[in-house]
Amino acid sequence: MEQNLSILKKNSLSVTEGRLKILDLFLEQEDALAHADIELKTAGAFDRVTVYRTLQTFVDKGIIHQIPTIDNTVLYALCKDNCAAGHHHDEHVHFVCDGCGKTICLDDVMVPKVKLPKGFKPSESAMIVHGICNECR
Amino acid sequence: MEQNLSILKKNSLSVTEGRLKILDLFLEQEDALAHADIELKTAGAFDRVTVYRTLQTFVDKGIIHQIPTIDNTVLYALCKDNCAAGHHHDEHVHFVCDGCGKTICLDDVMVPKVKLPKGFKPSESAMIVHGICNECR
DNA sequence: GTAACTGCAAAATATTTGCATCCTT
DNA sequence: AAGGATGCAAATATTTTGCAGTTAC
Repeated sequence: MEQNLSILKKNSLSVTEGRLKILDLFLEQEDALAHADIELKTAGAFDRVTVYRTLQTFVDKGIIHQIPTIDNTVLYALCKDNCAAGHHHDEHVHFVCDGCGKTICLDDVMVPKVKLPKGFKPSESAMIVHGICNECR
Repeated sequence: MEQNLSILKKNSLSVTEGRLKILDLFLEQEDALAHADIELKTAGAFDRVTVYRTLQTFVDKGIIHQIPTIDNTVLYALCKDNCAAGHHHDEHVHFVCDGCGKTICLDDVMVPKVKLPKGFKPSESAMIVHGICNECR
């Protein structure tokens, strides 16, 4: 079974053209996507509102996660195996390349634990590293 | 000399009521502020546009820095001593409290270095920790 | 006096909601 | 057939820009 199809089934979502296509974009791409990227790559095949709703649905189901950014954009990337609905485990480092502008999930680089001041209880952490990626050197 | 005034002078910015007031908000507050917070706390004393422009000016001068967030909001906090125009050194951890919603700069907690995959050259890093802060326990 | 800052209006952009229609199961 | 997903229109929210008037130096 195709991977996009199987992801939808597994999450008991209706299989629609838009969802399959948007999932494909994430699957065939190693870096994160913004809403605008998706509109661009689907070239108006789907309504802007549908894209918003599809992304929200995927986040709710734990299929994709949002990546913290310093500007006011929202970036999304595929969750790996250990995410589930309502329970993200997005504890890998995100790398933003100042060359090509891509945001890449470094799935193998975990966010290190830090020692917090007295009284602070951590639950989840995120880390973003800026720099130059392996393709832009 | 008052602290807000001295910061403006040091950065060769004109001293205006709006800038003094907005700087005060940052100075008297340990947590980060969003544009909306500032509008709220100044209660319409200044035009919305002025707030946008003031914040942008402060970021450009290295007086405040933007904090990465997972949603599409932009948060600002005061830079400490080692920031300068066009050259932020915002390498401390930010803590977002799931209780009160505040974002707090943990100025004493540095972002740890991580080992990146071959070919990736880091420049700057940011880290966000979610959890419960010392006041919300 | 001059350059910089502000407020207002308006444009541009981004996001959300309601509802009727269509598609998936 | 029923529930869910989509498209369209419109409401709402956010951010940017131009310009004329005002203020700081």
